[in-house]
Amino acid sequence: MSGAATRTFVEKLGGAPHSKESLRLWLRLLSCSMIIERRIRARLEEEFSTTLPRFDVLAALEREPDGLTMSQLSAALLVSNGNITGIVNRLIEDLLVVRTAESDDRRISTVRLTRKGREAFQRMARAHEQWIDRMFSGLTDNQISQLMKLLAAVRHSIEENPV
Amino acid sequence: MSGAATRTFVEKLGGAPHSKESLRLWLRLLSCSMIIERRIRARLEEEFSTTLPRFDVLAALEREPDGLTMSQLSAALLVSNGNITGIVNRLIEDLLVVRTAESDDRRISTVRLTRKGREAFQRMARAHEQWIDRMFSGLTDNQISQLMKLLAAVRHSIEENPV
DNA sequence: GCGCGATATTTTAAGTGTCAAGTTTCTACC
DNA sequence: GGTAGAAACTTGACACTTAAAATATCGCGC
Repeated sequence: MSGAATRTFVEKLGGAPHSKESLRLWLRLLSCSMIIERRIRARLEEEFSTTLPRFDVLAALEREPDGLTMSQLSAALLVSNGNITGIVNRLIEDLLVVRTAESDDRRISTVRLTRKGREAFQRMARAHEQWIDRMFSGLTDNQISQLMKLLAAVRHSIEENPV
Repeated sequence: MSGAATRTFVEKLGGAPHSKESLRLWLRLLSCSMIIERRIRARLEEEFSTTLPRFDVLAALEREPDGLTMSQLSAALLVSNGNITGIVNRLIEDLLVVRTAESDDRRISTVRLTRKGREAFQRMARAHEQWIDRMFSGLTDNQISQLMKLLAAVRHSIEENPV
């Protein structure tokens, strides 16, 4: 099958109106978010000697004074249960969170921020917000709101067209 | 791949002019690319029993009939040198690539696709393109080209404002 | 020829991520 | 009240990722 024939075949199969453009868009989207994420990870490491998953766990706990169970944490971060176990264990070693068994259901353990954890998180969150603001500072308000709309359309398209 | 939970603290930060908007934009960008990436990873696993990093290595090699060195590979994929070593080792076990020392500089090893690797990659690449096209099929051509422009502006802003 | 810094790569240690299997505890039904 | 199955969580095996240390080789100056 020649290249041209293959392309024709593929386009008929997928009903693909703008195939190559989609791929280019995806690569550009991925590249942007990877660059930003890398910067955030690097700054978290440099300034706070911590990692993005740790930061995310602290963020989830910060708005729940009564704590979260392991399962609630894994649901909030969209990661597996076993993954949360490891991250929380390391946060406990650093005295940033505590895990207590205070429910009458003894299978459940509740994780909550310590005072040290809350203070550390607040410092990180302030810095985090400034990094992001700085990275997007080259955009106009109009560009930002257009992007918000278009990305909402992207998410809608993804959800309407499950692969 | 942590991200969805970064959203948790966005509401309570006051500060720079369009600061909250930047954060929201970042979370939306991250959320879109994470959803797409997860789908691609899941499909690669289901249909081809492979992973995204493996696919990326094969893609990089497919464009270079003469092969790439380990350093060229790590530069192409923007990952560390040691990372490439492990991925290539597993691809070699699966007979999808070969590593030969054919330069007069004996430090350098050249990695290239085998016939099996090339054929496997071409099947995957066709499927990959269809998945992406399907996911973006809810967008108009105009929305796609606007997004391309705006994401180019994002990348420009990031590069002009190093954190 | 010798030595020394630079370059290419691998190895190592630690963290993150998945899934599957195992453990403990609870619940519901007989 | 005993037991089967569900639920919460941990553990284990494997893959990916990084930074840093280790290894091997090269090239250059003397």
